[in-house]
Amino acid sequence: MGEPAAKTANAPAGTAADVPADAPADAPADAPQRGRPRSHRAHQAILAAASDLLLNRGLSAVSMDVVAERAGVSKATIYRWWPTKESLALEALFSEWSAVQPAVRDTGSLRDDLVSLIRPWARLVGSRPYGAVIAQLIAAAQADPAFAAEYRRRFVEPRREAARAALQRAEERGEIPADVRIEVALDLIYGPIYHRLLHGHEAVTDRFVKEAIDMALNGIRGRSGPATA
Amino acid sequence: MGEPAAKTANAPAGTAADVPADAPADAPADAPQRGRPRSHRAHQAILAAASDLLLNRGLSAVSMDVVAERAGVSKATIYRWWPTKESLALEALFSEWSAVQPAVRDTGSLRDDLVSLIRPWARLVGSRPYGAVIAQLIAAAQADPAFAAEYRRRFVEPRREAARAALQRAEERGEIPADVRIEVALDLIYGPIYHRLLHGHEAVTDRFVKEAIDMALNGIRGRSGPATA
Amino acid sequence: MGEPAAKTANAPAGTAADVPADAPADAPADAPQRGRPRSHRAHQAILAAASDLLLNRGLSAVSMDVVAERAGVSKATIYRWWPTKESLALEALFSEWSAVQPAVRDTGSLRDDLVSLIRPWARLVGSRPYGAVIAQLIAAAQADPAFAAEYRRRFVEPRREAARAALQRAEERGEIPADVRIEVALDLIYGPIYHRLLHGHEAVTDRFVKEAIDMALNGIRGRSGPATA
Amino acid sequence: MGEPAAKTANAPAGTAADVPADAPADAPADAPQRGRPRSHRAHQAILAAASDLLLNRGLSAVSMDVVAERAGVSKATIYRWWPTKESLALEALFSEWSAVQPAVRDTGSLRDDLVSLIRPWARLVGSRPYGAVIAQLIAAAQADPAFAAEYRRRFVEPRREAARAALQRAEERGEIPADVRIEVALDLIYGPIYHRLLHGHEAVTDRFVKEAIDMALNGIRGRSGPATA
DNA sequence: GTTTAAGCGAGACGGTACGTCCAGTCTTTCA
DNA sequence: TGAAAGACTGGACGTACCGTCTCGCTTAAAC
Repeated sequence: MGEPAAKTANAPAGTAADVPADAPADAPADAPQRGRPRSHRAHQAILAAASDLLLNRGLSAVSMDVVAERAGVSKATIYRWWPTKESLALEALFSEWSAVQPAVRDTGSLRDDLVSLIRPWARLVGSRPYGAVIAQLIAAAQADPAFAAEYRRRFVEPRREAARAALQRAEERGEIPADVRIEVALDLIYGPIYHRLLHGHEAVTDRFVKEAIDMALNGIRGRSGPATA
Repeated sequence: MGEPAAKTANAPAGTAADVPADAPADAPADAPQRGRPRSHRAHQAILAAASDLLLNRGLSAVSMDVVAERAGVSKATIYRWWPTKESLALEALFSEWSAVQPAVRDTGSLRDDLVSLIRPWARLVGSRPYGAVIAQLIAAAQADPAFAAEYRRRFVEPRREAARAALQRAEERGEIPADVRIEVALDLIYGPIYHRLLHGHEAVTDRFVKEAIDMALNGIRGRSGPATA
Repeated sequence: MGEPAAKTANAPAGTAADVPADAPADAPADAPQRGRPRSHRAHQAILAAASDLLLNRGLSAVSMDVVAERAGVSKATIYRWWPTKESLALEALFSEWSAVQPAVRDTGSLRDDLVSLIRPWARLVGSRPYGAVIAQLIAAAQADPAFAAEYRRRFVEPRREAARAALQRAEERGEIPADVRIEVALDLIYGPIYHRLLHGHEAVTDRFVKEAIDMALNGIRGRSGPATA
Repeated sequence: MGEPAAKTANAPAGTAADVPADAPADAPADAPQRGRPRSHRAHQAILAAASDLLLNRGLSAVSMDVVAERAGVSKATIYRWWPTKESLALEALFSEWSAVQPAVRDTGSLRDDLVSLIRPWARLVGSRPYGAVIAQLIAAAQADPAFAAEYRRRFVEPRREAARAALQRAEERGEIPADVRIEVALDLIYGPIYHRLLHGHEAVTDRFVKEAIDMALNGIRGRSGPATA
């Protein structure tokens, strides 16, 4: 999160994820810092240009040439820090969303926990053009497992983890049966929203979000299990 | 319908692809059939080449140049019948799947109806590489409303309609409440499967399909959910 | 001239250039004339469309597709009568010029003969866009000897022949030496005008035409021959 | 001039094609020379391929695709330096002719000056396939004024200028009248040769060149022509 | 009056080239 | 050593013609 760790170890200053193994042993968190330092300005300009293109004209408009030109940067500089335009777009979108973190509240009610978690996100994501951008990232992920993992790690898992925690608390409270398969439950919660988001057959309204969560919760709470074999 | 067939609609909605001209006897002698007739050989070769590329190397490999070369056909011929490579891929995939039509059986049990409808499809679609292909088509749909509509018309609506019919029968039988919001229920049924299919965070196993359908049905049968917001 | 004889023998009526060898021996100039007769309307429409394109947008705009569409005619019909678009353009231009035949007058003065022959033509040809069209036809002729011969036969030789006759009359009158090389003299007369026409370095004005003819005549009349070896 | 060299002007007017960068010592260090330097190898390969195609198969065979393939170069590289295939062909032909510069000698006799200037060129140009190539360039020039200017600047003006100088010397010597219209005289000298070259009605032989020059000089020396219109 | 044969409109088709755009890589100079 | 500049390969894009072809319809002379 701090430094999003694109490509290899591009975070020489602070919270080094991959401190070079041959560091001076006692120089604690201070990379030796040789050569010209990375341009913070260039970095920001690239992300800004990519964000702009991504949100206004879609992933396919995020071409390295155009980003470089808009950011006043050379293509080589982009390639130095991001291996593909998809990973650049990923980070651009991520930084765009940094405000809307999955804020989990423990309200004591599973339903309220989920609504407070999911509704803000559904509103954000349901407002064009995020649905389109996400679909394009998902498509890009199909051909690149590493990118797929990165996408899930940043965009899917955090929210899924928050909902998972809420479900576990509900289980401990006895609000849902102890034998509920939580991963399936999570898919039952998020699946319908993503479905509308990506397929666009209907709009992702607040009402839909509420109804889908309620219906899913009904299913999760169980009551009877499969009526027939 | 007879044979105007330029660009779109060169394969009908969901039923037989090429009604033999000698069919209903009283059909009004429809098209006078002018000009050189369309080459069936070329048509098939194009779809075969596109299918092959699509399934083995993904949508991005379906390039007009390569399809043309493999099909022994000129690019102009492809463009005459398909406006974009996406629409070509769509039809190629559709013809690939023509065997697996959404066969709906009326078993008298909603759960059995749904399982018999969804499991074969989930097996097909969960077997690589269909998930990837579908994700790519969905991505392409984001930037092209017409294409999105066509995709939904051919791939989403037929199965949704089949499930909708099953739900309506169940409602008439009193198996589910009369006030169930059917479109939401449909998203609860299909959403989780598409979610795994597209995000790939977990595999779409038979067991998952069964569990997700059961859980969704529980939610749809409802009764205990929070009566008020 | 009567029937311009494009392609093979499309002039069944009159002055048949290629009477079929198996003709009835005594049926003199009357082809048997079987099948549907040639459409005069189509013929005219094709030439009109070709002329229009040729004069307004140049030879490169005379494409078979566009001519066919404009003339409301099928491409096959054009190809039936003209082997290439160049030959079509040639005939279109020729019919466009049919009014301005090389009218030769015998004024008794070589200079007056030539001026009366050449000035009207120079005016016509110097008015855009004929220069461009002629240049394009000449270029097309470079790669196709048959077309080159046809071009010369229709556009160059008639005027050259008229001037040749004037020179011969002048020679008989003693106005120019008997040993003048007439073919060279013709090039001296026409060459400068074509030069300006095709290269466009200067305009083909009336004054230029007069001066060039005068200077050429001076050279032709001779007086002294090469001053030195 | 130094090396801005985009599109046009990537070969100088009429003199040395690539002045070595270390030339005049006091040249103001002109271009800072940023970025990857242009590939000399690619440049030469492109011109060589274009020349080959041009001379052996004509201008229409100089297609960007084929030149790129033969030169082992990408099309984009060609388009970076030449806007059209015509301009490429122009420069290819020019470089092909770089040896045969218009060498003017001051022999003291106008006729000898002209013969020494024109005969080598007429021999070169009269040897196939240069006539065809020149005709095709002239045709291309009709639709593109910029190209026409470039063509004249490189191929026509230098020789015209050389002849103009010879005429002026002759005028100063009193060998031709002071009131001769030099531009017309130049057309009288070059016109006949171009005429045969482009129309191909007769061959451009040494004898023809001599006779045409003699006849033209007679006309230029003048004196006896009709004093009044 | 029925052949027979050509003319014709329509339009599909295989090819070829166009000019543009983008992904990635590489080579240079400057900071 | 990072960054800017920008040349370069490779490949796909979508369009436009060319010249050929396969149809079915029309028109008239020949039988």
